[in-house]
Amino acid sequence: MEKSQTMGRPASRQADGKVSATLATSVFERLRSDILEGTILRPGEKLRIEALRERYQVGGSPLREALNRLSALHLVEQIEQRGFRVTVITPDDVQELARTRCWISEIAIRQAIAHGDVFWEEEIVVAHHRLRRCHEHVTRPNREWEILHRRFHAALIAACPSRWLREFHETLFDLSDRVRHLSVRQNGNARDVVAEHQAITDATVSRDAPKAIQLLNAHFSRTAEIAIAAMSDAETLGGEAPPVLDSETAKARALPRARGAAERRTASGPSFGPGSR
Amino acid sequence: MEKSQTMGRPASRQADGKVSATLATSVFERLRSDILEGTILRPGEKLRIEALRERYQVGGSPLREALNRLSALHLVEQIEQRGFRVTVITPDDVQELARTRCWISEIAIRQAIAHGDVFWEEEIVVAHHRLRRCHEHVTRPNREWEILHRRFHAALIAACPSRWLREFHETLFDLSDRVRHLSVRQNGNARDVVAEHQAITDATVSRDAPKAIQLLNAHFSRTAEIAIAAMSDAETLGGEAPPVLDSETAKARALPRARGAAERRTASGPSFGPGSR
DNA sequence: CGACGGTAGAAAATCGATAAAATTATGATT
DNA sequence: AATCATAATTTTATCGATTTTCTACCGTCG
Repeated sequence: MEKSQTMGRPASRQADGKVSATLATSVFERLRSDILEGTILRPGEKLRIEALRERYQVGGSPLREALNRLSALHLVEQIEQRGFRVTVITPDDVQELARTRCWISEIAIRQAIAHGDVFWEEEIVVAHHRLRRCHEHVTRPNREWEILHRRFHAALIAACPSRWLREFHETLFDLSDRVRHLSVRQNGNARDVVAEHQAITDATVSRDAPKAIQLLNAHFSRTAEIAIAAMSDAETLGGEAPPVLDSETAKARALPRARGAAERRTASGPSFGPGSR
Repeated sequence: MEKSQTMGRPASRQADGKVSATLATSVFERLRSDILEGTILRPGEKLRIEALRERYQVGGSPLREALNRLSALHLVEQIEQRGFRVTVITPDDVQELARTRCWISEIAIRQAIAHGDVFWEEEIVVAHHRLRRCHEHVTRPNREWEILHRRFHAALIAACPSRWLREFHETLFDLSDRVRHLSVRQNGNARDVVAEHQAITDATVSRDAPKAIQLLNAHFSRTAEIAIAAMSDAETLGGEAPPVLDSETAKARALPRARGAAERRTASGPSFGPGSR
C-alpha cells in the first residue's frame, strides 16, 4: 500500500538531488534520454499516453507537457488528434542534418575561437582528457562516454557569444546522437574517434579556425556516412523507403477488453525501419 | 446557459476553418501571437494559469501544453515551481539576436540561391509585390503587413534545403519581430523599408549571393539598432506605455505592497482578437 | 472481387475537482 | 528592524468523466 494518497501532487524527491523539481521536467528528461538512446523508444513508435503513464509512473498532465516540449525539439512529432510518436528518420534526414551541423558548427567554432579566453581553452583540454580517459577504461562506448562526448563538443563552442547558436548546436547534436545510436550496432570500429577528437582539440586550442572547421566537418560527415550505410543495410534495399511504420498498428487491435500484459509488443519488435518493402 | 456540457472535450470548431484542431494548438497560437504583438502580454509579465484560463477560456491542461511549447521557442521562460512569464529582453539580447540572424540567414540565403529554381524566384517576386502593395494601401503597418512581411522573408530562403536552418531562421524571425513591435512606437519612419526589401529581392532573384547577404545583414542590423535605441529611450523616460522591459521588476521595486489591483486589468474582457479574420 | 459506407471501440483531448508541495506574503516576536 | 513562524497563494499534479476524432472491421453493392 505505498499508494496511500489517492490524488494531488505527489511527493517530489527533491532531496534526492537527482530528480528534477517538477515531474514534467523529470519525465521530459527521461523520455529524451530514452529516445536518444534508441533502444526502448524507436523511430516511428507510437507514444500512447496510457502506456507511457504506466511505464514512467506519472499522470497524463506532466506527460503531455513533456511530449509537447519534445515535439519542439523534433524528438517526437505530434499529429493533431492522433497523438505523438517518435520522430522518424530517413537517410535523407541524416544527410541534411549533417550538412546543417557543419554550417552551424562552423560559425560557432569560429566565434568561439575569436572570443574564447584561456579558461575556455583549458575547459576544452579537460573535457577532451576526460573523454579519452573514458575511452581507455572502457572499450565499448557507454553512458559515461556519451555524457563526456556531449560535454566535449559543448566545450568547444562554449565561448561562442550567441546563446541561440549554442542551442541550435545542441539540438542538432541531440538528433545526430540519436542517429548514431540507431546505427551503432553494425558499426565496427574502423574509425579512430580518439584521434579525431584529439586533432579537433589541437586545432581549436591553437586557434586555427579553418583547420578546426575542416576537422569538425569531416567528423560530422563521417558519422553521417556510417549512419546512412547502417540504415541502408538494415533496410536491405536501395532507394527511398517511405518511413511508414505501421507494423504495430496492424496488430494493435483485436484485444477489445483484455489488455493486461498486452503492452509487450515493444519488447520484441526488432525492426528499425520495418521497410515497406 | 450555452455551457451545457460540463466537462470533457469541448467541441472543436474545425468546420470553422480558423481554429486549430486541438485547443492546445489554438491557445498556443493565440499566446504566441499576443506575445509577438507585445501589446497585451508584455516582457516579464507573469503568466498565471488562472488568469490565462479566464482570458483564453480554456482549461489548464491545454494551456500548460501551450506554455511548454512556447518555452521551447524562448517566447516564455519557465522557472520550475514558479510558473511561466513572458521572456524578458535586454538590449544585449537584441544585439546577440541580430548577429545570430545575420549568420543564419547568410547560410540560408546562400543555399537558397544555390538550390532555388524558377518557381522559387517567382514566389519571392510575388511575396514582395504583395508586401509592397500592402504598404501602399495602408500607411501604418498592420496585421496584414506583418503576415506578408513574414511570408516575404520566408520566401527568400524557401529553397534552402535544410529544414532545420529554415526553422532556426523562423525562430529568430519571431523573436526579432517581437522586439520590433516593442520598439515601433517611438520609431518614426526614417527608414525606407520598401526600398530595402526591393533591393533584397533584386539581389536574390539575380542570384547575387554576396549582395543579398550584405543587404540582409544591413536590414537586420538596422532593425536592431532602432530597437536598441528605443529601449534606451524607454528606460530613461520610464513612462507607462513605452516598452519598459522588465516592467514587473520595476513595479515591484516601486510599490512592494500594492499588487492586487494592478493585475486585474485582464479580467473578463472580451477576447481581444475579434477580427482575427 | 474490390470500392463504399456504416458502426463500434480505442485513443486523444479536455475540463473540473481535488490535493500536496513550494513559494510568497503576513504577522508576531525578540 | 531583523528573524522566524504562520497563513495565503500559486504551481504542479492526479483522477475520473466526457466528448470528439480516428481507425478498423464488416457487410453491402456495383
